[in-house]
Amino acid sequence: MGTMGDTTEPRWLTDEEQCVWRAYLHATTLLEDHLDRQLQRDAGMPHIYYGLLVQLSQAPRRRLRMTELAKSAKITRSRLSHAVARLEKSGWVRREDCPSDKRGQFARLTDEGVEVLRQNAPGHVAAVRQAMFDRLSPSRWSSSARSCA
Amino acid sequence: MGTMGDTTEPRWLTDEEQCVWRAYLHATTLLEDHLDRQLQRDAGMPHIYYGLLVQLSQAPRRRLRMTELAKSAKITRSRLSHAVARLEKSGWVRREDCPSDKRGQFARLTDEGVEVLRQNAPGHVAAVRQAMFDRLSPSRWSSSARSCA
DNA sequence: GCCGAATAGTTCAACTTTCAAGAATGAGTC
DNA sequence: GACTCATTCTTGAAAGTTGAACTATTCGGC
Repeated sequence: MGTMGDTTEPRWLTDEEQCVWRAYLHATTLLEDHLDRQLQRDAGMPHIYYGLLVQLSQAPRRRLRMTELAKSAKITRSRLSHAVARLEKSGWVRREDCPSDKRGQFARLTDEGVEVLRQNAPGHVAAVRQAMFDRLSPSRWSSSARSCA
Repeated sequence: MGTMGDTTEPRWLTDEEQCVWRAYLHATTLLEDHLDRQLQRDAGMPHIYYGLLVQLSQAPRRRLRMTELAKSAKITRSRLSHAVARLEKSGWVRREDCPSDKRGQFARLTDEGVEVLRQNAPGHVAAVRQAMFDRLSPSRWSSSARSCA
């Protein structure tokens, strides 16, 4: 019925599944909020913006095409446009034309951007560590790391 | 040094930890985006708003004090105020004065709110199942459910 | 070369979130 | 009861996000 076009009873979640699902939502929102506040307070930007700077810092010549950056950060190009505009205003990123494709733009991390990363990386790593890894014994997560090697 | 007041080298993440951390961020953002889009498309509201309706639907008399709702949804009261205003405009929630505390307000799920939940619950459960539980063997998550019983 | 379709990126308007400030009520103390 | 302080909730402005529309450029076929 309804928009599902299906009169059969859906497979509801078991109590245990519901509980796991809620716990998951709680944990992830608390963690994301925590990191967002930490970075907003210390570095003056939200977590996702910080992630963009990190990506750029690890790219060759500290720059990436907009679409590449959007893909690796898992955000839309639109959102990235706004984000880069804001980061540019803060002086941490600069846009550069792409010579080989006149539609294209690079986002390049500026020296100020490097500096803001340098200053905030320790605090951020500490926050991640404290919130995540210090609470988990290696056996709790190392199995997830198989595909990392 | 700087704001950390510490000249010692911070404990950086190992390569494996970095990789796990990135995988975690990727997975959680993709999942959240997926569910947000599913609900925005089918139900006309973001995931968090849907969660508010669910909470209300399970509360006695389908209503909760604003602060209670904010706490259980892990959001600020301010954010909840705006959210409830929007849900009220959509007709799914109504505000009611609290007789015993004139500062207080209840958010109550309307019949239309019940209906929108009824229509969208199957699709949402299916999305959660498909994105989460169908991809995990029970042993991958059941250990997290110990505190759920 | 030219045309239509695809791609890169931006922009606009509507919406959501955040933070700080504010209005109203309650609760404890004298 | 008056004072102070805490609590409840709302508001307003600034910041961030979204999805669709838009511009400019490139690509593929002819």
